[in-house]
Amino acid sequence: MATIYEVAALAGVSPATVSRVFNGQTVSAEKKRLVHEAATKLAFTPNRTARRLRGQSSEIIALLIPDIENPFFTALARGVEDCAREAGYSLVLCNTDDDPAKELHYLEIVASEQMAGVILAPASDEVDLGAIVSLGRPVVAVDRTTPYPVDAVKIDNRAAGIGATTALFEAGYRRIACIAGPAGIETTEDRFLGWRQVVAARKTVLHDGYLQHANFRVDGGRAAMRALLALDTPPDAVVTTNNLMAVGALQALAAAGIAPDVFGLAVLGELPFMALTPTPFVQVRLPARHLGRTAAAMLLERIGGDAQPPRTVVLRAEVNPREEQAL
Amino acid sequence: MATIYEVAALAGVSPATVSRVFNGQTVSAEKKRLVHEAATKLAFTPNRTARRLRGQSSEIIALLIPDIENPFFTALARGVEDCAREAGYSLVLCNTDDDPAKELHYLEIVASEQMAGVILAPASDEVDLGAIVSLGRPVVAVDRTTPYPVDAVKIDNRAAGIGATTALFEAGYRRIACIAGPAGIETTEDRFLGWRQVVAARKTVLHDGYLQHANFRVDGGRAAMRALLALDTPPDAVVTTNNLMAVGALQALAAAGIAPDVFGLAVLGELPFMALTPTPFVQVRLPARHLGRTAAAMLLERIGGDAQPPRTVVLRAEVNPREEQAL
DNA sequence: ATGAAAGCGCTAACAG
DNA sequence: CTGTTAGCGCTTTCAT
Repeated sequence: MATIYEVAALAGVSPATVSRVFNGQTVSAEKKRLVHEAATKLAFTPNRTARRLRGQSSEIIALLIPDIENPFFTALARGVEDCAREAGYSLVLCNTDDDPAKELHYLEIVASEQMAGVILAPASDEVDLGAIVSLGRPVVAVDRTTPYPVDAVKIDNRAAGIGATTALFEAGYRRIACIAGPAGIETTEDRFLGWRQVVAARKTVLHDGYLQHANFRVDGGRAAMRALLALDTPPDAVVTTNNLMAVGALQALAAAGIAPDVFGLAVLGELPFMALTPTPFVQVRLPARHLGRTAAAMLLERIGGDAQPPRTVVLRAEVNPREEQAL
Repeated sequence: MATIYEVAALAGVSPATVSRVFNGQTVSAEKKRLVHEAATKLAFTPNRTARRLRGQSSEIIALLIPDIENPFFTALARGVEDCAREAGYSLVLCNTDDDPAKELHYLEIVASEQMAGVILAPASDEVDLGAIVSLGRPVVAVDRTTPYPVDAVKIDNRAAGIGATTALFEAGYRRIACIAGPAGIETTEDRFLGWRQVVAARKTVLHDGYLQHANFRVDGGRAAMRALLALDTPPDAVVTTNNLMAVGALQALAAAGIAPDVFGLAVLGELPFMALTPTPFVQVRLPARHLGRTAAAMLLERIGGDAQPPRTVVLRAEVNPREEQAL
């Protein structure tokens, strides 16, 4: 790996001039040419590590997501990436695996690697942003908010829950259950509050056990649906509060030989990779990609020096009542 | 961000001693204690950028994948991550989006960021590893091989194609088509060669158009399946050479009102997030996660200084004839 | 417009 | 065992 010194020597100029050429400063056309020539000959690439040690910052932003295998988060990542790239930033992805320790580890890396900023979708409530915030590195929380004074982008989860439940009600279902995520998680909490609000307001039947808490994955949804079907008075419809749990719920339904439609289904999120068209179901699309774009845009503003008080942007989900699968 | 100098001053020792404490070198218990105390008080974290500039390498490895939204690659990423973490390395993921320019850009970052090494699943044939290879940074190609002298881990794609096609034949199908990936891509090429071999050896019927080339995504598979169904003599079964195209094929089949089973289906790869159980189909599981683990293990060996000639490890896929979906 | 030189924070000789 | 010192490659005053 050639250095500016070697390039400078070959071009017959000083290292400072080489640096200037590579940073768009005023250099005479002649020397510029010489430098470029030498640089090409030596296959010179500026050493980012040195540049960073000097400048205290890099053009890399990090995105911390809890589950890289969840299409919701990968879509979000695409959104972030699109936006970051347009601004000339590179994105690195880190998988926190719902583990606060991993999350903290990656946050430390972000700080000590002097990355320009970080967007994180906190898996747990126990995020420790103390260090990074006090360091002044820009942070944007996405999908969930945090107790720290940082920007956040989230979805109107309550409205999403309300929309989903209302659509089921209007489709004629009256015993509407809810498969929520782990208790105490804000996202899920709000979605199920939306469900509860509608269920309480309309004259629906509500039995014990109609609210199921499950992990956010396929197996969680499957187990929850099984539990619902095993109730004395099973529900006739269910709101699943994320994409993967909906897959699990559909699996349990299929295993029990029950067609969705007979049994109403409302999904918060995108049913990933639908191979087989199920009968109509209610879908509340969550704008994952847009979430990512917005978060990236906010982060870039902060990196650019914007110092206004922390903002929370709330995005609205779109309700598609009893949607047919569009191929 | 505190530096070792500040810690040293507070602890009343030299910077070198602080460094030694943080690198597990021999330091008297007393000074060690003082240093730790001072470090805690100042919330000191060693600056990785400086450490790297000095040591010319970091404990970060990069994984370049063509499509972060493809479950095959995310599973692979998990495999890499598991293995890397065990060895104390952090993983950053970069999405190349099938774009050679992006790929090159990230490779440059890997080099100039002095990352410890890189694993890449090359999207195109045009990977330019020249720079990074001549720099001596360890590189492992995964899923595909490259013309460069680097380690590689791949699947026995030919055998996978043979297994899938044979299983369909043995299930009684006689007009077996193939939905292959983009022409000229090694992975796909080998899989379809496996198909062709079986189709030629057994007395199956082979019409024009039974080989469809499509992009590797859902829409590609859908379009290809539509084309197959529109043939004068449509096939009675199909081998799809990746997971996403299988989803598309199933969608087209469902849209045409044809049940898989009546129409034979063999999938190379994992059908992601199956919500609805299709009738039995042949599945050749591709060991994505294992691929990742193996690649990571090889990379770590190279990082550790192993200098044996480049190896290519070939993993075998597992054929499950007419598998029932296990929930 | 350009060069000389200092220093970002750390580690690894080299002394002691 | 511990301190001093010289860089790693780059950017950026400060002179010229």
